[in-house]
Amino acid sequence: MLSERAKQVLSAVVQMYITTGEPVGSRAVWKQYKFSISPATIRNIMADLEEMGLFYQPHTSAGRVPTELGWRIYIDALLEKRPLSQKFRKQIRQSLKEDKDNIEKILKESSKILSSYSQHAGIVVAPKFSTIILKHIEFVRLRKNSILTIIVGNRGMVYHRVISAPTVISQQDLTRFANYLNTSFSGLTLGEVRQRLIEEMKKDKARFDTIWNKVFQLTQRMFWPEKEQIYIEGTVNILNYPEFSDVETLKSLLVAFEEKSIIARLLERTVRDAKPQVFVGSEIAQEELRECGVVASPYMSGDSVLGTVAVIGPMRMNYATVIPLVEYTAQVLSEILAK
Amino acid sequence: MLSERAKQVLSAVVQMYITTGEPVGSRAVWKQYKFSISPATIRNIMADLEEMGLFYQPHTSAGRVPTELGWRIYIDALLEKRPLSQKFRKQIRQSLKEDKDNIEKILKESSKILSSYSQHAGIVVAPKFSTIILKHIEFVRLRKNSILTIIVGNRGMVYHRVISAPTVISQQDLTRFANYLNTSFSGLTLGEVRQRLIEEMKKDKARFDTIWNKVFQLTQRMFWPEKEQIYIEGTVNILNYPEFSDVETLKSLLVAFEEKSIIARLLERTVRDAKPQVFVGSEIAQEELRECGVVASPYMSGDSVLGTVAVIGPMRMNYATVIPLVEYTAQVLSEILAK
DNA sequence: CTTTGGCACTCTATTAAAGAGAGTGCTAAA
DNA sequence: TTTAGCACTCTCTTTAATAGAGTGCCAAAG
Repeated sequence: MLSERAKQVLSAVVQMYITTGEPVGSRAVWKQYKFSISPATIRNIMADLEEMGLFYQPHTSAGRVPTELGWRIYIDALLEKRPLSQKFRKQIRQSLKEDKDNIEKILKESSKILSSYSQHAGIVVAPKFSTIILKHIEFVRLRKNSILTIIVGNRGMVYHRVISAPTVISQQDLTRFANYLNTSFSGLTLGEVRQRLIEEMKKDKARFDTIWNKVFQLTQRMFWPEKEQIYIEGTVNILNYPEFSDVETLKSLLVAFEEKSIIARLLERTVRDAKPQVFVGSEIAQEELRECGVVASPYMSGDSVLGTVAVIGPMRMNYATVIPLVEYTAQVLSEILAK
Repeated sequence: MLSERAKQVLSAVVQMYITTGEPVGSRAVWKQYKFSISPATIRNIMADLEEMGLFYQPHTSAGRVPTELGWRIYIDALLEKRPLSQKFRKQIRQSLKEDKDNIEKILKESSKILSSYSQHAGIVVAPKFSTIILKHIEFVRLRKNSILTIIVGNRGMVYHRVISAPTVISQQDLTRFANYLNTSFSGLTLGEVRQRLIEEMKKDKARFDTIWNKVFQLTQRMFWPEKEQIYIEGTVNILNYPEFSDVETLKSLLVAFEEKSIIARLLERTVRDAKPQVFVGSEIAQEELRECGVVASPYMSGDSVLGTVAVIGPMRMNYATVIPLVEYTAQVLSEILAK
């Protein structure tokens, strides 16, 4: 367990390191925080903390830099969150409520907000396909055996997919089938619809004539979960931090932003655990993001997780302000998207 | 007019500069190209070319680097295009024909091809909204006064938009109206549809009852041109070129990639001029891309331009291979998307 | 027993000087 | 007109010297 003074020193070093990005010396801490103990004493404490693995010294005569463990303990035990100002809250709420019924705009706007307020990259994972509530279904026959399927979810979420049917199906049959689906399944989640369809097919195969059977086949692929849609904004911000001036580090980070599935996998955990989380360094399974810090929070509708909002930046991130930002954004999003 | 030898020297310097990225000296040219003239003579020619503004010398005792004018003349007059190998052609054609009916996949795949074959950023501008041919229209009422409009174009292009109606319109009325639009306007381009609708409204306002009038209002916003959809892949590639190791240059380039409208404006010109083009340096109006070279080519359906494919990279780009790549991609795309 | 001032020590970052190397421009000869 | 030769220029790298920041430890003070 850390002594009260050790906590203060850890906290001070972390905070100074956040602003400067440079190793922090005992004298600097002493000056900045007007501690009642002398630099020499601070030095002793720092040496203790280094021995415990919370600090790291780039070289013998340099100041201290927090290690990953140091960050972790700071975040878990010492961090004093600084709530967003009333003004910012209002701004965020307003800009998100503007297009209440256009979920895509809302999500994109959210990621912009996250990036501009945090000065890091802002990320929003759209609600998972299977949790979307079915509002409407439509088939459009493009040519002989390719069919465009459109699923409309609540709040204007739209998925479309081109499916090549094994045999020719007339537009008339498609329309009839769409009507059936619309009347039977509207209001269910897409996951439930998928489940129901499979059951229906199993229940009595014989009941269906050949055309309906074919059409049912289609729905299998139609309701196959999409890969996650992810909105990323403010990727350029990371160029402002010297920790990414190394080309290789930068490259792997940009790869992760271009190949969104990497981000998707990272944030899956937050969907599962259904609570706000902070990851730093090697806690991140994706090696492209090993140098980073991630603050993530799920947004919900009732008890079920819809998706995730997150901020990704250097490990040296102002968690005290970023965490409230992410949490607040998730909260507003939850409110707007509540059933 | 350049002498035959001057052309050879210009060509040699440009080509060597493309591979090395370093100023090119007379001795190096002499060695590499086994010229029948001595380094000293080459030096004289180089000095002439510098006087003409085609070369630039970073400092008195350095080799030569092509200036923007040098690039221009090389591209316009000296470049010998190196056609894609049969093998590559086949590969490209095959991977694009795979999803013939899913235009979005095709376009995304195209940009991936452009980037991976060129090792620069690959860009595809989707067909312009107003040139898309209407296949199907659909309205879905989300809540009281917000309506989701869906436009399906040929080849599975889908546009959707949430519009808030001034007054409540029933789903029934919307469906009736959709039917009317579908039967009257299918097969026209969206631009034409827009035009026709405006005419219809003008012709005899009185004829329409109030509801239809309201619904017609909707279509105005529904057919309002979308901002260009742009696919960009391989942005990470640019990090491999030392010319972008300067953070500021890199940042402005990444800004352009994140803010796609900048790219859109750049490539508008190619849509207008309807022919393949190469831009270098200050020929590019967008200051974010001033350090770059751009190879762009329109893809067509019959005589009308649909969109643009392009490669963006450093000015030092292997135009001899990139131009054929871009042109071939555009050609295949044109074939696939031909009516 | 803890704290603190003092001081030697270590390592980095900066500056200056020196030398190597690449490439040019000019001249004089072929 | 071409070319070999050579002096000259500029950069880049290496080396050395110095200043500065910060530590660790010791011995004295509280």
